[in-house]
Amino acid sequence: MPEISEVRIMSEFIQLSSKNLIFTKAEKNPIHKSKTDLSFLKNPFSITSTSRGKELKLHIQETADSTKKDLTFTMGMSGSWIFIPTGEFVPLHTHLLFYSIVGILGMNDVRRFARWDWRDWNPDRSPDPVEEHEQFRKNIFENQHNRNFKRPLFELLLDQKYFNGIGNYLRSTILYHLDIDPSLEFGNLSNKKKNELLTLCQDFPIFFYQKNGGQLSTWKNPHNLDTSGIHELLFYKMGNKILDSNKRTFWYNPKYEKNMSSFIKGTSII
DNA sequence: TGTTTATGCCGAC
DNA sequence: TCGGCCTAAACAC
Repeated sequence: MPEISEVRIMSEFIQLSSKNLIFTKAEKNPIHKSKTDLSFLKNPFSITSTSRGKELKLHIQETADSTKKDLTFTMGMSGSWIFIPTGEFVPLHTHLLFYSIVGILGMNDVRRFARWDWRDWNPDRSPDPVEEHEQFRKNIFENQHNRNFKRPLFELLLDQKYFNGIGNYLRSTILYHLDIDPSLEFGNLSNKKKNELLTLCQDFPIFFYQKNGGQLSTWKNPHNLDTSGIHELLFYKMGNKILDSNKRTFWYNPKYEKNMSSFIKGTSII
């Protein structure tokens, strides 16, 4: 579920639902293997949140002595945040629970791939393509001659060191609309196309953020948001596909089939 | 009923 | 680079 747009939405959800609340306890579901120690959260605390690419932070501040701590998350494939009013049923697969008088802020994650720790942003992940767009661009242009860039675009776009927040549906969507052979390397592109690519890494996340996420078939529209454009712009689970070097499906425009044909499971047969 | 697939990442070789 | 981590829905038979 979560790429940059969805993580941003989750962060704002936490921000809104925790506003003005005092939490008194943090609990982990014992079935989850996380070893991050939460036991020293004994004093009442408040929670605010920010996000950067695919990372999400809880800023935890003890109300008594204003001690601040950052609990930083990656949300994995299925992590999300919920608020459970006091007395209501806690859904299955809720693995972290922050208790307040009015309800529980919960981290729900069917597959348990989400991770959290007391730490800052991962320095090996790039600036946020939306919120820190100029730094995001700078990071790429300064490093474009590194070995990391000696890969086809469809592999490069999942490298979180440069494209923090881009995931599987965004890479397919961005490359489809860039309308270029996805087997090319970044260095093969004209300056115009390089700039266009980086601009799309901002525009599409903003678009799906405004559409309340790119959730596809599980799409729910509780707030009667305008969903127009999603099916026209989202390019995922359509066209041609190959498995990339990490065995993740890459979807692309069939017109580039000949260019892509040298990649079988992400490996060039040349 | 069995197999494949899923918006991600980590760490062991 | 590759398997492992997990559950569940979709699909194949």
